Amino acid sequence: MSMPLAVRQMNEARVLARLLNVGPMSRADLARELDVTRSTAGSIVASLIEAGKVEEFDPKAVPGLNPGENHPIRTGRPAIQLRLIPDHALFLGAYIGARELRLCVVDFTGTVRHSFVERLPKVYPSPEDIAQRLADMVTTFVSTLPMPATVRGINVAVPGIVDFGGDILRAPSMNWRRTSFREMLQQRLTGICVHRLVNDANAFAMAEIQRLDAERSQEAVFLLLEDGVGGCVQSGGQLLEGTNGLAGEIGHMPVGDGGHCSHTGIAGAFENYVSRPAVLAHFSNLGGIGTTLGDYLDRLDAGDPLAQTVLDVWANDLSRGLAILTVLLNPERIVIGGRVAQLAKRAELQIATCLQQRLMAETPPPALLVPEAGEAGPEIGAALMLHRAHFEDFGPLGEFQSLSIG
Amino acid sequence: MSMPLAVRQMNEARVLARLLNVGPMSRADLARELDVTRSTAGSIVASLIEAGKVEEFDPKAVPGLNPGENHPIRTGRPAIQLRLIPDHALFLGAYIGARELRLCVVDFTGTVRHSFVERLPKVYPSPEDIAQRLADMVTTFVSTLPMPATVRGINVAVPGIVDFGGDILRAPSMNWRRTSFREMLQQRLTGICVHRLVNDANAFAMAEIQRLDAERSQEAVFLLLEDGVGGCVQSGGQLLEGTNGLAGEIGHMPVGDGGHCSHTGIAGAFENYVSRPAVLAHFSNLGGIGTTLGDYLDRLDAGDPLAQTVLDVWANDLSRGLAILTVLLNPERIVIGGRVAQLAKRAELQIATCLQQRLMAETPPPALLVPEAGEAGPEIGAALMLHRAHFEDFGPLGEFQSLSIG
DNA sequence: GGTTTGTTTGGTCGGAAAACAAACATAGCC
DNA sequence: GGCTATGTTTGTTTTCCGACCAAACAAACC
Repeated sequence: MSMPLAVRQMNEARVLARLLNVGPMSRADLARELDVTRSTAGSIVASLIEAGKVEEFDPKAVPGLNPGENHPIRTGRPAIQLRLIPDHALFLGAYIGARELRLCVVDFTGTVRHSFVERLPKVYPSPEDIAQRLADMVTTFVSTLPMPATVRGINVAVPGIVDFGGDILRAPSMNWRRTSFREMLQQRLTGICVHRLVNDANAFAMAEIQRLDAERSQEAVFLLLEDGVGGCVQSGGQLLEGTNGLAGEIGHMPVGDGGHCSHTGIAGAFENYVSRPAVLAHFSNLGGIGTTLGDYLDRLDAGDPLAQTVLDVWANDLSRGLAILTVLLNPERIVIGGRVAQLAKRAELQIATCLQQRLMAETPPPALLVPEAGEAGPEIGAALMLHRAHFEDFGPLGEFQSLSIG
Repeated sequence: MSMPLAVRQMNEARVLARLLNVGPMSRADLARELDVTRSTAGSIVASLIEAGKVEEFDPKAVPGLNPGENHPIRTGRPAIQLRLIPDHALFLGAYIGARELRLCVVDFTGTVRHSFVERLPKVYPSPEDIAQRLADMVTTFVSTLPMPATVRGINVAVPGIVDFGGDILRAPSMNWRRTSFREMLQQRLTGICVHRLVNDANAFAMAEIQRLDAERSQEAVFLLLEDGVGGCVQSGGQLLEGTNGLAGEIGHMPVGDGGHCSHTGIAGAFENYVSRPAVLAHFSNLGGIGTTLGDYLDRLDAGDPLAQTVLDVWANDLSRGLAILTVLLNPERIVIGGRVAQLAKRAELQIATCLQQRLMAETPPPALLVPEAGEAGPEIGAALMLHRAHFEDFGPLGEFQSLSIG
């Protein structure tokens, strides 16, 4: 790519990122924020309007933007607001759950437009079966679109270990091993690029990053407490991937000698202490009644002392893992997600206290966040990763990635 | 900064990085590697020669470059080789050890030019004392230079916890707490910028990165096993710093309930199992004879079964920490440094086996490296961090850092 | 001659700077 | 109230510069 074109492409991407993360603004605003002249900003915006990515609009004509606000007696010529055209591009994200298949559609502005769920009948569906069902869901949705070409691709979140090539190395909840699922799905989807497979914890993390704040926190750790324990490390705004894309397997950390259950066969693994099966096994071993997490939570809220003991031990075990993450990565925040996070909500103070005891006085403890009701699903994160890939498609000059904003 | 100038500055930096990391080459080589035309490469090189950073030279005139090599019957006009001018800039790095003060000088090509060591008489010197001694060392050295202006600054490696502001939060080996050492030193040094204070493990990691290979490995973890256990995570080529610059305190990871000693007062901390005091305490508790690491190693090499037991336990404990790092970060390699790494050299196979047992079959184990004799010191790493900061002083266009290649 | 290197010349493109035109708000005056 | 002058901010136009590219050319070897 020739140099001047590269500069222009980068500046276009910077304008798009600004409109995405900050919201609608005028050419003059863009010029100020990007530190270019108004004429340059005008030129870039003209290109983007030409390409159908951006449009002018009148805030007063939009009922949603409560009028009266944003008008602190503005003098001078009124600005023309600019915004991304939502329908310019659509990004698909899917999640292969143990019992259901989820698909969502995110538009150019990063907002979720559609969601689809299909329950899976069989206990251990084959990869081919899943690929076919997912492909059918996608093609059914795409056929409803007036402009199918706006679909830019699909990312798939998988509850297991995925490598860079798109192979699933292991998905315990479905009993899969070494499956080249990406290729399998791509063969069943014509005209739609299967961009990449991602770990479900990474996808969850991306969705939470978007939900909590667009780009404020740069250093965070995300935990996904389910039947296994997944995780994801955000550093410098990026998600750590590791050499083979296998980073973040927090649940496999050997933190002790035993545990309450054995999920993956690794002795003393973190998830043997704090995952859903671990909580239930512990509760049951102590003589507790109930076989589901809901049962346990009911007992806990009813004041069952056994349940309380399980919670105390759980909080202590969790804090050990959090301490490891804290001293190693010094995150600004740790987000605890997944169904088991409901225990964390009931022991927040306890976890924080235990964590602090395991840290030196000089180590600032991270903020612990437990998402309330509006927890975002992995499929949204998967779609957002694709969305973000399109917007982040520029780096140091001359090192452009393969994707194009096109 | 205006745009065209920014592009030029970045290309100049790219040329410098090439000459630094790959070695001397011609304008045509640069044009090919950077994907610009020969005319552009020539223009950039002319600027750099003008600035006194680069020079032409004749390889045949240099005795060091064994002739006959690099001449596989080359046709066409012979190329003029270009290289960095070593004396263009000098970078200082210091290390505040428990018993000595170390200073080294690195030139523009990243090679160590001078080293100075001063033994410290007092057991717990005050920060002011150290600052004054270090300032004296630096000014003494600078006064020997014909061109003092080539000194671009100094980085100081500290065996303790350092935050971004240059404050030392805690340095157990010297019994320091909350000392604004950077300011203290800067006041005693006129004309030389005290760039930053760095953790000694991070500095060690930087030196090893340079020594092992300039930029091949992007994902690695470095351990420094001494009286405490420091560490450093390299991801995407960068060293992880964390929110407050406190990342990498691997020794403080709570990996168990006890340990053989208590270095920092954190129960079950990793360094209570694998640091030098831990090894000696364990050996002594079992009835072993000897009070220094050298004594222990002598017993071990003599076939003392007690010493062997200590080694076995040590390797097992170490592998647990390595497993945590591996599943969390998926590094390509783990470098085990420090004096205690001599144990690792004697148990390499054992460590690798224990580590593999703690990982899932799908997780590729990292390569374990134990530096041989030529272990680089933290002061070299500190200087190299400053050196690298000058060369990495460009990123996405329009987001330039404060440093200039000047 | 063939080949590779390094330089020169003309051209293109993106952005900066400054002037200009447009679209308001306000103030003042009738 | 109606009208005009003024000030302010926005968006566009014009002119210019600097960086790179493409192609031709000169130089230095085999």
